[in-house]
Order: sequence, then structure tokens, then C-alpha cells
Amino acid sequence: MADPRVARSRRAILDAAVELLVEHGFAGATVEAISARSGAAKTTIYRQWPDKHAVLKAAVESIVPPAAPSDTGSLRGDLVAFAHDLDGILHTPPTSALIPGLIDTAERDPGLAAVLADFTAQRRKPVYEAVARAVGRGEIKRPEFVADLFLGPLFYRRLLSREPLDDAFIERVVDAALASTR
Amino acid sequence: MADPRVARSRRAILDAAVELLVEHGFAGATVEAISARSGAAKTTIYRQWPDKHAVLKAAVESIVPPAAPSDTGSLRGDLVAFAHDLDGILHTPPTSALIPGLIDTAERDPGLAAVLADFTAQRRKPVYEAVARAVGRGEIKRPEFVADLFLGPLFYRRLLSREPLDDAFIERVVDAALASTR
DNA sequence: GAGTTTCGCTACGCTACCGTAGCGTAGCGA
DNA sequence: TCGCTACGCTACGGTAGCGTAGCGAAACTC
Repeated sequence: MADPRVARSRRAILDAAVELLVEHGFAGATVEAISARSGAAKTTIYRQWPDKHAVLKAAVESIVPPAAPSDTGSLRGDLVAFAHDLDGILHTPPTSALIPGLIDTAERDPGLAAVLADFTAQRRKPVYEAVARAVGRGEIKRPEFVADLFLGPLFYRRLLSREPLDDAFIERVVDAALASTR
Repeated sequence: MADPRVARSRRAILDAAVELLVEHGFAGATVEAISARSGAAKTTIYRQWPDKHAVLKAAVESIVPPAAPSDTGSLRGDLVAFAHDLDGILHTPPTSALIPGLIDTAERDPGLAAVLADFTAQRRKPVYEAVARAVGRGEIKRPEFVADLFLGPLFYRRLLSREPLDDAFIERVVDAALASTR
């Protein structure tokens, strides 16, 4: 029923596309380069997707990292755990190298904007859940904005100031986010 | 001595380049499009810059916004003022539309990375100065990381969560940054 | 094993863009 | 006014990339 050749070439193509996006950004991820690296013929690529845009979108979608749920019993512990998880995503490929290009492309591409929104939501969801638990425990009083206060400085370091997320910084970010909730 | 024609065409070319970067990103800012929009011939562009890359770099450099110094007497007041200034930069062209592309391009282009670093430094400098004054007044005790805690959430909203910087949010960001310094 | 489907390959047509050359013209400084 | 310089224009050569067509071969299903 299901021909394994389709899944095989599909995976090879998407893997090659992700590699090229990581190495050279959206400008360098051409159909011909994807074909050369994946070993799949250009015609095979166009048999599975209507155009280049669809290939790249599928490639990006194929690596949205799953949320990492964490319930340590305290909001502080949860946030520190999330921060370390996010540190990995922000500083190891493929996600690391893909985020800047995705943010830029999303500015003018509704389809990829949706993918980026999905990625953002994936990151915010466990934060919201941890905050909700903390509210339930009476641990904090003003839960609004916590996700922005917490995630903002972590992304800022990756995208703008280009400094690492060391433990001292993470502790401080968590402290600041928590301090304003009381 | 100085031929005004050079400055005139230079400005027309850079203005057109910025417009195209704003509208279509780096991919759409081609030399031919710049020529068409500016009214300057393609040859004139190549008389002033060695290649396309140099033109785009000059275009980006031409719009780095100046720092807005502010000294209200309290760190809180200074930060709120900076936040409103940054709100303008993050949400009105040309800077607004240029930042995502600049961040992405800087990943693989050392020249534009320097331009981005300059932009970032422009934003951080008055924050550092305000923090130094606050330390001098004995207003805060732990000045490190304040710039990240303060600027991070503001950029995060522009780039990732795409929510506006309303007054309630700005107040909260400032509160959080301040709370962790005591 | 027979029939079907997917594959890789080669070869295109087409467009967009880069960067250059040569020419005549118009604006500029002195 | 005169010489110089920057200009716009047209025309290139060359490259890269998109998406398509037709074919025989290989892999898969049943």
C-alpha cells in the first residue's frame, strides 16, 4: 500500500534542506543544492512539493522541537529547567541556526509566520502551565507577562547581544520574573 | 572642489535601497531594483561601491538611529523613557522592518554583524549610563544584567510574540528589572 | 513473476540578476 | 566659456536558479 521509496526520498530531501538552511540560510537553500546534497533528483523534489517554498516550509516544520514539560514543585525550579532546555535549543543546530532566518522570513511570509508562531507557542505553553500551577499554590499573585519577562532576555542574548546563557544569568532572569509577580 | 552630484546620487541610491530592504527584505534589494527606484543608473551605483554587498551595508549603516539620552532623576523614570523610545524604533519604519533581516544576515556576514553590534551598543549605552547613575545614588545594588532584563522582553515582543508594547507592559518590564537589583 | 509506481538522469526554456564597457550628454568648478 | 567629471543609457557576457518534459531503469506491491 505505502511505497517506502516516497518516505525515504522525502526524508532525505528535508534533511538536506535543513542542513542547507543551517549552513547558508534561506538564500542558500536552492532546489538544485537540495537535490545535489540529498541525492534525490530535482524532479523527485517537484513530485512531492509544488514549488521551492513548500519544500522549505516542510523542512522548517520538520524540526520544531517538542515542548519539554517540567514540574519540579516550585515555579522557580520549573523556570530554571525551562531555561536550560531553551539554552540547548538556542545554541545547538539545527534550531539554533534556523531561528534568525525564520524570524526574518516570517515578516513577509504568512505560511512561515504560522510555523514561527507554532514554535513560539511551543515554548510558551509549559511556562503558562507552570505559572498556572504556581497561582494554584498561591505562590504568585500577578501571573501576567511572566512568559515575556522570562523568555525575552534568553532570546535577546541569542539574537542581539550574543552572550551565552550561563547559570548566573539564568538565575537572575528567573529572579527578576518572579520578583515582579509578588 | 566637491561635486554635489555625487552626494545627490549617493543619497538617492541609499534611500531607495532602504525602501526596498523595508518592503522586500535582503532578497528583494537587488541592484537593478535600486537603480530603477532611485533613478540612478546601475553604472552610477557601481561607480560608488564595488559590489552589491557594499551598497546594502552602506544603506543599513545610514539609518542606525541615534541614542536618546534621558536623565529623569530616577532609574525607573529613565528606563520607562528608554522603553518608549525603543518602542518607536521597533515599530516604525525603516528600523522596524530592517531589524529582523539584519539579525539574520549578521549570522553569516561579519560586516553586517558589526553594524548590528553597533545598533545594539547604541541601545545599551544609555541604559548602562542610567544604571551607573543609579548605582552612584545608591538606588540599586546589583547592576549587572539590567540591560538584558530590560531590553530582552521589549525585543521579544517585537520579534517573537508580536504583541504591542503598551504602558502596562513597559511598567512591568521596568519593575521586574529593578526588583532584581535590590 | 507481472504490472505499477517511483525513481534518477539529461536536457531544456525562461527569467532574474551581477557586474562591465563604451558612448554621448549634462552639470559642475574655475 | 572651457575643461572636467559624473551622469544616464544601451548593450553585453556570464551565472544561477526555477520549474518542466521525456525516458529508461530500478524498486515496490500483490
